[in-house]
Amino acid sequence: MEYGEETTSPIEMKLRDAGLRPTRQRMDLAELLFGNGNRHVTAEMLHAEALRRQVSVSLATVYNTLNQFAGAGLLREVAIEGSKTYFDTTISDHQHFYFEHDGRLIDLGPDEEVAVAVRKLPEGMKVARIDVLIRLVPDK
Amino acid sequence: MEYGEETTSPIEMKLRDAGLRPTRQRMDLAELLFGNGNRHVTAEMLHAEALRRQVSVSLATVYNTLNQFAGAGLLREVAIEGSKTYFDTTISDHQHFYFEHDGRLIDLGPDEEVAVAVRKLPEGMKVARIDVLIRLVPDK
DNA sequence: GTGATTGCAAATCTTTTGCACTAAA
DNA sequence: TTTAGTGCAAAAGATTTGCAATCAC
Repeated sequence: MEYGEETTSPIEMKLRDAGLRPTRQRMDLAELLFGNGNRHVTAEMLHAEALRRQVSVSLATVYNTLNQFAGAGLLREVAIEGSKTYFDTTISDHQHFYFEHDGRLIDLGPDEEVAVAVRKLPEGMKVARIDVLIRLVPDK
Repeated sequence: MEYGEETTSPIEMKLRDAGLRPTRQRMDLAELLFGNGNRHVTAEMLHAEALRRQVSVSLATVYNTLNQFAGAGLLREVAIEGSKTYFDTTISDHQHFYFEHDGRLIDLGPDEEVAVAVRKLPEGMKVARIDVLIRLVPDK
């Protein structure tokens, strides 16, 4: 492209659409998060990865950014026990397999999804979301 | 009962069976946990309750005790995102409603249970358990 | 007694915040 | 410019740990 040409990358669009200013840090982190397929990361993991890739960001900013992305619907938090918070780059409704022996977390494919239907809800409440976590252990 | 009579309360048996010495603190905490139906508590909550009931235990001991009970299979940890760890006195297979606006966690009744069936499992793996968490928010 | 358990305070770990500085619009 | 975003260090919240005192067996 020529000098002076204006471009808007898909990543930048994604941030703008979410109402977030496309700052250098956010662009870099978004690139790491969304430029490599579906991922499950913690703030610590993403920060370490950024440093490895020569991307300069503070851990505080990684935390803030992950929370902002999650708040904007770009990421989804996943609850597994343990203290760390995992963020999932796949935000559409889906479920997880969790390998208890090695801590790995993967998405279920569309053909593996489990159907869930709630029969009765507490008074005055509605479903925000249903989390399904299938905990696996090695066969026999 | 008469002086000198030996008794072994159900709570004490429970601890002994789990291989835990029935110390005063463990007995008191077990009483609070298991003597009032099904419960979902955090260490902080249980500690506050103990103090209210004139049961003297340190917060550190509450933490240690909850972890020991969980390790012994007397309690089950429930994964919800957020910082606090919840312990559930119901060990058997069941599901949860989580009230996002106030952090309350309750069990689904048998007539509210959601049917879950996994269609396909990763090679060489079997299901250890399936966690279902129904996140609720106030209607409209 | 002897080893397990407890309490307390200090330490750790994860995550959030205050504030001066920098960058985007 | 004006306002949002960032970095850093300090703060906060949850949980664990070290060690001397205490309790169960």
